[in-house]
Amino acid sequence: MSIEEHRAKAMKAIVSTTTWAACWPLWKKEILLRTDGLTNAARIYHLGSQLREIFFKTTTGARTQSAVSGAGMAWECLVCWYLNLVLSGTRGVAMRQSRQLVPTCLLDATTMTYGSYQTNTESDLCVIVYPAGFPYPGAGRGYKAALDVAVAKAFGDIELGIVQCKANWNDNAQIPMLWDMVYRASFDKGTNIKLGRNGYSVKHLKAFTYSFVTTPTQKSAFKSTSMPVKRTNNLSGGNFWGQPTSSGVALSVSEIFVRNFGSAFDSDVVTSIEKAIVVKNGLFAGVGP
DNA sequence: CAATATCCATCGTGGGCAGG
DNA sequence: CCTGCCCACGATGGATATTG
Repeated sequence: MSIEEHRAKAMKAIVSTTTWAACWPLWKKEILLRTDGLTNAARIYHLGSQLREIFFKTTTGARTQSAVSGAGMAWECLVCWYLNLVLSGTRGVAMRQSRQLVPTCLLDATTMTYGSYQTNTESDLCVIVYPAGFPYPGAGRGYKAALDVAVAKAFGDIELGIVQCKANWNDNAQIPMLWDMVYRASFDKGTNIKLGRNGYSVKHLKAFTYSFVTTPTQKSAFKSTSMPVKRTNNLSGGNFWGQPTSSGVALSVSEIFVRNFGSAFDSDVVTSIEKAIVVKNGLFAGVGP
């Protein structure tokens, strides 16, 4: 039917979590305030530079286990929401990784086989950009199976971006750095390390990027020479944060669209958002407040 | 000695899956 | 279909190690 239905399903999965329910009322207030009630395309686009401020509205100050655990989830949800907001009406859709949402062959492509153990960079966001004219299956019973078939058929024309979200930016930046290396590496035929499974590998996609999006939660200033920065600066998809671009350190999340997902757009990004607003018509389905 | 990098313990959360 | 169990994931900040 349309990619907007895939987007609606992806957003429903996020909106129905308890973490989202706890955060959204405060976020919503901030977001509406900063975008003239989600009617100003330029201001919607620039939300990317303000995600950190918005995110901090929900910090409780208490350091309970619940808060610690929930922060990562909350950041991921907020980033996914913003990506889908800006991607509304385009051929790109963002989602958390799950078997219900991500086409099977794309999960296969990102899965590593390490000896007899299969793993991937699960529980992060991924952005799929479908080619123009993609035969998106109708919603309803069996839609996922039909989508799997259609994506498998168009595999070489699909673009995939994995977006590693982390609320803080410290030594754990090793994780995106290493996964990026893994996805870019070639392994000798004799080894027991294999990239992809069931015949699908990210190398066969039209494009594949691995990017990092952090808040960050630390209050200290970041320098271009610090270790976490150096670890993520050269990811295939670049590194981003929820505040304005700082040269040599990180780009604003707003830049991720042109940097990694430009082919999803038929026009410049702000014009695309404008169209999504004007047409309304469910383009913000599941994304709007 | 100062600055930077790394290590560490901790447990709520939600997806996956088995069993009713 | 629904319920409940299992378990990987992720942030924090002080302690410890390294660098210069």
